[in-house]
Amino acid sequence: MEKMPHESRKDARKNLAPLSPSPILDISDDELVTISVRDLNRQLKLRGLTRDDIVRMKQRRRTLKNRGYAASCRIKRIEQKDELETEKTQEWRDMEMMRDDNNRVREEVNLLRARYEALKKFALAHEIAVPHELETL
Amino acid sequence: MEKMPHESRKDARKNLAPLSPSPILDISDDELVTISVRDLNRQLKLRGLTRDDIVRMKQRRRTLKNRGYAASCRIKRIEQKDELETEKTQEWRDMEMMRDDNNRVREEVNLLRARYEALKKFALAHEIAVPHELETL
DNA sequence: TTGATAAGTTAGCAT
DNA sequence: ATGCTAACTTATCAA
Repeated sequence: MEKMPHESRKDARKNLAPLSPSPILDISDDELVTISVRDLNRQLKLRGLTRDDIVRMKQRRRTLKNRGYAASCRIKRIEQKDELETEKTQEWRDMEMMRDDNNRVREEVNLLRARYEALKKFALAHEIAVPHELETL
Repeated sequence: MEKMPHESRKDARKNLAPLSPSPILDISDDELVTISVRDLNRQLKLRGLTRDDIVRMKQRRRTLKNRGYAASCRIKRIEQKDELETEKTQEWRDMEMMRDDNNRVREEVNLLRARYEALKKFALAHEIAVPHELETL
């Protein structure tokens, strides 16, 4: 059966332990991942934070960044797949068109042949000598 | 630059903590994931294992299974991608062939037209009346 | 440090 | 219980 896309795990995270056991800085994930390294360091220094806490904070930032990268990576992948499928469909359409075109031209050839034959028959019936190089099609 | 495939993480796992803090049963991951549920339960019962240990063991088994599923899933994905690309290439080849074919038939039409014109010119030169329905191509 | 990606983990759906 | 897949985490590589 068809499966609906999961609800974003980010939203379903309530059950999971927070990334950092205790959010030392009252900074949201969104902020933490957005803030510049310089500003982050300033904030870190401003409050008195353990070296461990700083490391943890840096790591949390890195992880959040990675979460974003992973998302882009996934999106890119499915986009590329869609692209491939679209191209395939388009090529199939082009092929159809060319096939039709081809058939039309073939029809034309047949018509021409028939006319030519009729003309030769006419010549024969009226005992008209047709130049050799015009006899065969 | 082109990236080489990672060394299997399974082999690079030395640094990571083992899946289970203490391997209660002396059973390798390979065995644990292979053994039947029935046999596993028997082994679990045979030795005196805490309920917690049993749960942990079951969970380890599930995780190992999942690792395999994830691998299959990835492989399937790249196979499907390869398939799409192959099909695209093939369709491109078919298209080329059809294009050539088409051009050949067009050539033929042109040749036929030329002959027909020559024939009509011949008729005109010799003052031969051609039936109306054979005049136009 | 940042970004990307392969492999592993987890949640959740379906069988 | 099993298998699959999306989202997430981690390890690694490149820039």
